[in-house]
Amino acid sequence: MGRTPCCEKTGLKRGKWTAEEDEKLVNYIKANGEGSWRSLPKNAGLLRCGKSCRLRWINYLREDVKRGNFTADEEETIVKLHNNLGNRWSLIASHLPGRTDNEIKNYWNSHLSRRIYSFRSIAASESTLSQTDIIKMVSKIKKKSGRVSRAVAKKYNIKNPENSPTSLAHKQATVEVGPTGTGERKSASLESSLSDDCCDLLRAEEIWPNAFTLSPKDVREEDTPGPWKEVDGGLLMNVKHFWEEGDVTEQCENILVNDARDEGVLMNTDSGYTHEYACSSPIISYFTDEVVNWDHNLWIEEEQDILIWS
DNA sequence: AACATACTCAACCGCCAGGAG
DNA sequence: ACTCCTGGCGGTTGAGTATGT
Repeated sequence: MGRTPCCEKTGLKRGKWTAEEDEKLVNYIKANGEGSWRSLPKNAGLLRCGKSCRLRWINYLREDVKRGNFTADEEETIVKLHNNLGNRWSLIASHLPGRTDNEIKNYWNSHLSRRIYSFRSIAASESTLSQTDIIKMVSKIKKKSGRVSRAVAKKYNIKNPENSPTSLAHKQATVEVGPTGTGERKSASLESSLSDDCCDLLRAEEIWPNAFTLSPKDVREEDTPGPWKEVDGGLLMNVKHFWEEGDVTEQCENILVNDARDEGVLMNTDSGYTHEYACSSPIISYFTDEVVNWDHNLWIEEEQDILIWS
């Protein structure tokens, strides 16, 4: 049966607002003020749901609504606030005069999340980046031009509710990695806001010098099945697939795919390295010089961006 | 040029908290 | 204390547009 709709929908108009409807709504509110949204449509002569009227007024018709592109300062504010507040759009909007929660949410989902999706913090133990540095880097990352395959995403069934873009949007993961014979340790933290084309985020040369692109031919050899290959004593991995295939942990001994419920786990791998990691999202990274078994059914379908650690 | 696919964003949906009765 | 109503919020959808092949 479902819940009762917010208002009687029969005979009500839906979809785009016309200029005439806008005018009616504006005139009515100017004369009578905001509020009483349920009765407003009838009184204003609109065949709209009260909620629809409210949304139209708040997001587009109010005089103080700021239109146009977001400035660099506004972007920076959104990134900062989102880092602290998560998807609390109305709260974020309250810090940006003239911007609505809906507008910020849209902007985040279509612009910023892809960039943030890149490494938020990448630091060797000697040179940790500050939060400010990260935010600056994120704002410099250009959106990848061109199409990215949504078909691939569908093929690998990433529509798992737990991995949905929105559910991951505010999560962050940190990975500390055992050395590959050098004694060096590295740590990184990722904020994910997984979109269909999550490989975008790894176009991260700007912030991570070892990031580069792996083409399908690099991984289609018989002895290196799956979306990874050995490189310089390290292992190149396809983070895209890694994220999408949240269950690969069970198939790959030396690969750590974290899960929110495993926060703070200390893992010993067969290669003798200890991988200490703490995540709050299903992630991500692994580092080993061991070639591991991979699901042979996972192939890179197109050129993708890869992050390498060695 | 045509088609396929991704992107954008306005609008809608369902849930929830709080106030009124 | 309870129910109902309303406003507000975050998540999602889908039409229109842009772009790659």
